[in-house]
Amino acid sequence: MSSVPGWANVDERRNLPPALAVSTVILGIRRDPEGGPGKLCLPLVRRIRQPHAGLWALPGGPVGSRESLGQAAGRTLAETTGLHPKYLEQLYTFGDISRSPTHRLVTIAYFALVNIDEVGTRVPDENVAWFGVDDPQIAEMAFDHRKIVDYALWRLANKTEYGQIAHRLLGERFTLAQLRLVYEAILGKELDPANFRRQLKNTASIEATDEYLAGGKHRPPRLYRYLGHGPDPMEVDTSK
Amino acid sequence: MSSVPGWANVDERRNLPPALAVSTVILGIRRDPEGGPGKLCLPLVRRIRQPHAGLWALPGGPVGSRESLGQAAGRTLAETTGLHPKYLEQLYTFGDISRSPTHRLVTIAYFALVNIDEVGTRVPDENVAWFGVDDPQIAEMAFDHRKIVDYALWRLANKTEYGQIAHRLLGERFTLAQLRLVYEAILGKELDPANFRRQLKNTASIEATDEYLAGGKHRPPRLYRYLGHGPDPMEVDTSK
DNA sequence: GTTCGTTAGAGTCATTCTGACATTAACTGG
DNA sequence: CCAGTTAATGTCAGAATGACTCTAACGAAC
Repeated sequence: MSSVPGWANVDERRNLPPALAVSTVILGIRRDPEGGPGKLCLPLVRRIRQPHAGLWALPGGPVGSRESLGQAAGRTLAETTGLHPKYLEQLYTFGDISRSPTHRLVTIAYFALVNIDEVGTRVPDENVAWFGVDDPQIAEMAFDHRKIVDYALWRLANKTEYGQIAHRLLGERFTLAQLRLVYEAILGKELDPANFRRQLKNTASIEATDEYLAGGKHRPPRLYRYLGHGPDPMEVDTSK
Repeated sequence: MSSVPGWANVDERRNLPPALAVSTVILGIRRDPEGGPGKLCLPLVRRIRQPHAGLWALPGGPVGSRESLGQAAGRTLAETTGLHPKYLEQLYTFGDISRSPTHRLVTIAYFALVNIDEVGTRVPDENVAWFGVDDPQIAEMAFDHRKIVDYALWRLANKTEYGQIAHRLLGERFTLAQLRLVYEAILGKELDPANFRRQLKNTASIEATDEYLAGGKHRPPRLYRYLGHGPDPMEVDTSK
């Protein structure tokens, strides 16, 4: 059996620490030109080396010894995809013994949201590509990454306060229709515009601005912005 | 210089990979003899070695090379406290550089619930003890364990489906009054017994049995039991 | 300009959910 | 049998919800 170089004699009977890596599920919403519900999609990188060469995998890499886990996630993400998401949250740590065929690998998975304007933008090279989450091409992925993606989608759908994360998928200012499309993409169903508006007014987590979105063909919608108020205390600070 | 295959040139200045450990926050409810709201409490172990010798810490230990992360959490928990919780869920992975003064330490924190009958029971030795979560003795803890405990409490309070976890704090069968006390301990406020009953009937996650709790001084309450239905897909299976 | 189609945004109403409280049922101990 | 206590059900006003209608503001067509 082959031991992993760099990890002196990884004999499974000796208690050597496993390799530690981060991987990130970065979700964005691809707008539907016909104004439909919009699709959740994410960027993936094609594996060059074994194991699982040729399969698509989540962007990520090893954790450096002088960076925190969140920093490692942000760094590897930028290196492989060029993206700098505004939202980064730890998702789950995967450490089953057989998740990599060659060595013991523990992966801290992160969950990121990318602004809707950055979705599907040019990618560094042909080994990076955006996929819809239900694209049959990624029904199978490298390692257990398909399981990681499915869990990220489950977590997103089960978030109690979508308000905290919805504005990370939009820009600083947004219209209520745009915000409703985000909710619809996450929940997978259509919402009544009037009732949606009323509910947001009651929660008061949103504030109307004096500006309006110009350039449309019809009545210009008012722009709103979020009032931040403390969500998950373990959310990663990406503002540094 | 050797590199891990598939991990091009990972030279972190020859630093060893981080030590990998698990720690578990085990919460239970201590009944109030006067029938009050009940307190959340947890077992801690006193550290013998440096660093932080003498301070109280979460039960845990290093991850073995032939066990999954969840297995490591269950094993170290049993070894140090003798407890075998029915619920074990991964909480968060802590990996800041300076969380241990002596070496780089990455800890996967788990979150467990223990049956109410096991709370405060005899402990293996004097280096294990139960504390209320707001006991001033544990305002300070070893490493960043106080932060981990606070995060576990935050997660518990923000759980959407308490039903999924409440019956882990009780036995197989329970009365509605007992269940209500669990909710009150988690939420930190009193609930109206009548309205509480009504809401549970609507969600239909609970089923009435034909049995009644005997031995009380007053009218015997009916016993109920949970109907399991899929919660967090990453919950650890502790049934094996 | 006027009209029309489209979207933004406010209002209506019946239904359901919620919190607070009253009422009845079942048991024990004196 | 009665008093005291807890279990369980019932009632009712106010709030939230879902489905729907109505008005306002714009560009485009005429």
